[in-house]
Amino acid sequence: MLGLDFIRQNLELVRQSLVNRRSDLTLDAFAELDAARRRLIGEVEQRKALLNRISPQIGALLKSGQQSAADAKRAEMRQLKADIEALEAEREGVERRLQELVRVIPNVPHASVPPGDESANQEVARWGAPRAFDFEPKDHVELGVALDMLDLDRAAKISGARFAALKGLGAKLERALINFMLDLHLGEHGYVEVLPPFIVNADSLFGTGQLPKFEQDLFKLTDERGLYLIPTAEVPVTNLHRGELLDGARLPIRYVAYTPCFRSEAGSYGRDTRGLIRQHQFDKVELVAFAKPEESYAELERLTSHAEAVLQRLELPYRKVTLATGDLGFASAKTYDLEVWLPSQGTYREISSCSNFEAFQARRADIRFRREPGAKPEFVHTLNGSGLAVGRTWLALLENHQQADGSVTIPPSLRPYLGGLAQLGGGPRSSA
RNA sequence: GGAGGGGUGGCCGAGCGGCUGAAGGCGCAGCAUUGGAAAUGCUGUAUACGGGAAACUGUAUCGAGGGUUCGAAUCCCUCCUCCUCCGCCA
Repeated sequence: MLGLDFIRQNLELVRQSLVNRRSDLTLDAFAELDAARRRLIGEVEQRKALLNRISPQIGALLKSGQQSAADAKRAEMRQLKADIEALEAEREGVERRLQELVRVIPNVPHASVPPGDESANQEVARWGAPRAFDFEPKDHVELGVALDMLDLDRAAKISGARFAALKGLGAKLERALINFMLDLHLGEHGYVEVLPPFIVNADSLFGTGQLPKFEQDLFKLTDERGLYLIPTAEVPVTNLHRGELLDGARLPIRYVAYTPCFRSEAGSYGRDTRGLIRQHQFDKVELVAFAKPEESYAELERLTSHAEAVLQRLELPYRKVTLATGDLGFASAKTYDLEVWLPSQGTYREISSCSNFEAFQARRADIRFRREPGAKPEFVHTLNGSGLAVGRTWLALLENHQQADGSVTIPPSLRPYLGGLAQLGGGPRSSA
């Protein structure tokens, strides 16, 4: 959410940012609503000030026994209160319309973000080279099923489309990846581990920006408490500090959290229907940071490099892309996507998304910090990034490290998490 | 599920119809004291939204919302949440 002051003072900038984002929102109503709001606030408060002045006079009159004078004042009060009520109703109407407008205005992209739609996304780095296969590489479904690691048919039976069951070494590989990622971010990157609730309330989803605009993407529980399954750990972890005033000396605060993520994937019918690419439930290790405004872009680079470190140690070729204005998420000011090479698709696919939200989420969730004792509270900048999406890492690993015989080589850094195992399938083990 | 007790400022904690934006303490900041520090003393120290160039000023806020009243942190109602005990249970 943007501040009313900010929008008022930067109306053209915000308007331009909506154009750049390919948004069809208009700000035509803003100036009028904003002015009306401020006028009504003034009028209401003027009358309330009068009320506050008269009230103690009545007490004094009653004490000194001047009943009729007190009654006259009471009548005056009644009239004032009626006026206030009418003005207040008007103000509430205006404020509601203003809120409805402001709450759906997306964040203003950072100046370094290229304008344009998806096709304007900018590749900024490439690591590793797609492997040249001397055989026809299989996709992860074929590999996973053959290795008895993946069962999509039975998952469909028990839950429906877009669900998967991992089995045997498939399940163990998922667990190994989670632990590998967590340990890396904890031990070498200095994050604090959090295991948050997987179910959250509407206020939390509003805080990070999923509500009110994107409710259709969420799984909502039906038990009348208004709870939702988390679509990402970003929601519970960022909201950990909702409504809090943080000590500036403790910033930056860095959390890493493993959670499953639940997404309805409404509107993605027909896309990525095969395999593990797009699921209703998937595991993710998420990095979340709270930083001072002047440090947040350095933090974004840092956080992104932490996600990259996972890909590098798993020897997975990837590229880093700056999302263009039109492809940017609602709450983000700048986002790097990390895209891993998938041999079966002959293309790079998103495996991590690292964003700086600046004060957009902090304003919605009321997360502030005090720079030093006595200083005025300021909104923090919030950031997060996948480090990484575990399901997609699982499938990228199978596809990139597959051998001609259908076995899969495990990169050395992951072997300790699989009891030293260097290879999935193949060799004497599978021929037995 | 049953019974009871709480939610007040950065933190702890008093207040239980007007004199309370709120005692006291802690923390923090400034000053004094000191060779320096500790200790001590004095002073200051909430947020949001309006108005104002500024000094300053108005309004609101004691978990949230509603009600009673001329007037509510204080009384009433609803909800949220935390704690204790009993029951059930991974």
